[in-house]
Amino acid sequence: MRDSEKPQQIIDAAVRVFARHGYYNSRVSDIAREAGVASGTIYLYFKTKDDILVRLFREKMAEWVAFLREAIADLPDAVAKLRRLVALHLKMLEDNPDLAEVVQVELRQGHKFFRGASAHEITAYFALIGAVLEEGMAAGLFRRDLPVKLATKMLFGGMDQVATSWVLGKRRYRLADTADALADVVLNGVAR
Amino acid sequence: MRDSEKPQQIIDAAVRVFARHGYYNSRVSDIAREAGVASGTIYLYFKTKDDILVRLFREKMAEWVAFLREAIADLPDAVAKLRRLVALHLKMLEDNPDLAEVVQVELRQGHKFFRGASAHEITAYFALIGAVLEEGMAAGLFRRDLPVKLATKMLFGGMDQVATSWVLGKRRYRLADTADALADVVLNGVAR
Amino acid sequence: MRDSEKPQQIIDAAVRVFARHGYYNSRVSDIAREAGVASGTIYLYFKTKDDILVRLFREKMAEWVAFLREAIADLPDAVAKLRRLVALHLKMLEDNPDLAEVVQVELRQGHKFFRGASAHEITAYFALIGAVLEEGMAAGLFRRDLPVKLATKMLFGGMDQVATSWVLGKRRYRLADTADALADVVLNGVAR
Amino acid sequence: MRDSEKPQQIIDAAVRVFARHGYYNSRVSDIAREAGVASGTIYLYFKTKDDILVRLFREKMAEWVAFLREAIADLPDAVAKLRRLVALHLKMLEDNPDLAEVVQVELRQGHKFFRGASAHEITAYFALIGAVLEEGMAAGLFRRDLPVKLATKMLFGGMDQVATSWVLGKRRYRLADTADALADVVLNGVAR
DNA sequence: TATGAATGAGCCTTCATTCAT
DNA sequence: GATGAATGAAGGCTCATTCAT
Repeated sequence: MRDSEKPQQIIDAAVRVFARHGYYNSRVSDIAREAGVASGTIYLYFKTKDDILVRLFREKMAEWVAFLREAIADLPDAVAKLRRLVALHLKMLEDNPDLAEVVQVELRQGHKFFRGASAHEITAYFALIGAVLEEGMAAGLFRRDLPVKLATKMLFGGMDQVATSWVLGKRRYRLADTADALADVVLNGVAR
Repeated sequence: MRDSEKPQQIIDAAVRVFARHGYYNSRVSDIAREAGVASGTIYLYFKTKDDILVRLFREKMAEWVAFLREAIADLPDAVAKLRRLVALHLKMLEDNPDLAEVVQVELRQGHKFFRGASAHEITAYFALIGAVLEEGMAAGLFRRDLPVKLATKMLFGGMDQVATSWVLGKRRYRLADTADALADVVLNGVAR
Repeated sequence: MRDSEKPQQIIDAAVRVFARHGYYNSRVSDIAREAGVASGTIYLYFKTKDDILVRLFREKMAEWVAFLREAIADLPDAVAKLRRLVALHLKMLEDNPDLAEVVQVELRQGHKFFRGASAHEITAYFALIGAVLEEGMAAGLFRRDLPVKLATKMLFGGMDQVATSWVLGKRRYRLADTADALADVVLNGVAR
Repeated sequence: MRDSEKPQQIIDAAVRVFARHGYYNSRVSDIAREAGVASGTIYLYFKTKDDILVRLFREKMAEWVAFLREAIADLPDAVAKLRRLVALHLKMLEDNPDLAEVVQVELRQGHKFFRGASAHEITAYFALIGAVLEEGMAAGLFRRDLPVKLATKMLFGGMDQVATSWVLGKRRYRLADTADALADVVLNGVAR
């Protein structure tokens, strides 16, 4: 087994454990057992229990932004990109239920999410969304006077709340099915 | 001092303490000291430390929804109501910095916020927003095919993320100043 | 039970526990059990486990120096004082076997004894010994050229080593019985 | 490099590491790094961490007693031997600051020093001192009624305390310069 | 012989909660 | 009701030691 697989193993185990019991109700030894290592081994790769959560998020988020950037790069225009971004965001969460639980629910406590060490990855996602909006403005597809930063936060916040509600509501429907309607509201607003 | 003031005193102290140190870094004895009571006294009015957070949120949220319902009741149409709702939501957070910190940052951990005991008050807020949207549809101001539940979550999520970014970004601008632009995006979307 | 008795209770329990198992092999919970309190209670009165050892030593040492100063104050001359000091030093250790074990054996690890927080009490004992030597010099009983500081350390070191050997040698004889011979060597040296 | 050099390497590294951080604050891996070996290697030559300390002391002490015996063998009489012994004891500690720190400060915890495995070497040193005293008695240089065992402990304890005070007092003077005065006090006592 | 990644026992300390006063 | 001293469960983390390579 290559060394580099251990941290990955531990992070993946942590996602499952946190999804099941929540961060505060999970013991480091639970993660160790799930990962098939001794609890001391975790401390060879992670500084603290918190560090597991932070690095879990940063890794998943960095992967996600990289994948997403690639996935929309070749699309013809900003509208298509925005629609695809929304669809993939929701699909990803739907396809990864443990990760969805962790990201939408467990990770939200103040100092561990938007604040602090994870800020960089969040910023990268916001930048990706913002770039799509600006491309659309430049191409004349979006309003010339669009407040990009504000709209970025709104789009992210909208998707995020829809995802959170779906997770908390016990996933009673297909999340990805709401993607088109969501994109419509973003594009055209609620007004007639 | 009437007895009934004690719980209020404690909740208000908790808001200040949680805003300063975060929920998990605040001790019950900190809240007691801030409230000017002994820590045992807190347990005469609250079942557990968690209960303080839950009741803090429920109380503030219930007050808020009641106030908001009143505040938009007399407005002539759904567009005006929606604009006012957005403006008041942001103004309220701007005017209550400690509460904003607690609600936007500390309160977000899964099981204590949308889930569980607070769900009722959240639902009431969503219902209020949903009612405005439906009124707008009925009046022909909003799209006939508007997916109300989805749009409700999106509107809430959008405001919420804007507020959270503002709190985390150290409140570098006037939050209420973004209300009109935010409402515009909700009403008209990003597309031209 | 008066508050002020708790720390005393804990210190006395700690002397017994440390004497039995040694400092590093004693758990805080052992001390708590021996003292008849919960382990958390210890932390109401002591900052850390180390703090127990430090305050134990400082308290015993301060008591000891105060008692000794009193006990020799009225003696007619420095020789009598020196003899009494030696006799009491050895008798005290003989009469307090647990304390002797702790002071002569457990307490000696570097940073916890002569160094750091206990230095003040040690210094006071050295000052008391030094004062006797100076009184003897002034009275013409001791050598005019006596290097007081050096002789102080030698006298203390001599008594200390005799006591330590006795403790480690399982107390096979009466320690106090060596007092006179010890004082003779100090007073007259080994040479004829 | 011959194999037999490894244990020596490790002991010498341990002296430096213990002198810097103390025994309990030094990790086996620290010693390994200082010695330039892997930590597992240490266990090829030493049974436990404690064993390093014990063998360090036994080795240094055995070397020391052998050297000292030789160094005083040819001196004409017991007084000269005693003076030389004191002078060399102090000089050796002054010349080996790391060793002095370890022996005078770190090594003193009960079960690892006078007690247990090191007792044999301590006994040998005491025997050497005792032999000098007896030689002096036989030659009529020392008191006929000298309690040899007691005086041995006192001499050792006196030198030891002088050395310890010097180490703890940050070595503010030349330790070896006190040798003559120390020997004078031992030989002639403090009395006129 | 040498390595160093992996192990897992061990324990101090915190702090929510209780309850005698 | 109000107090605050006392409780004791709980778990993150360290590091001496092992062992597969």
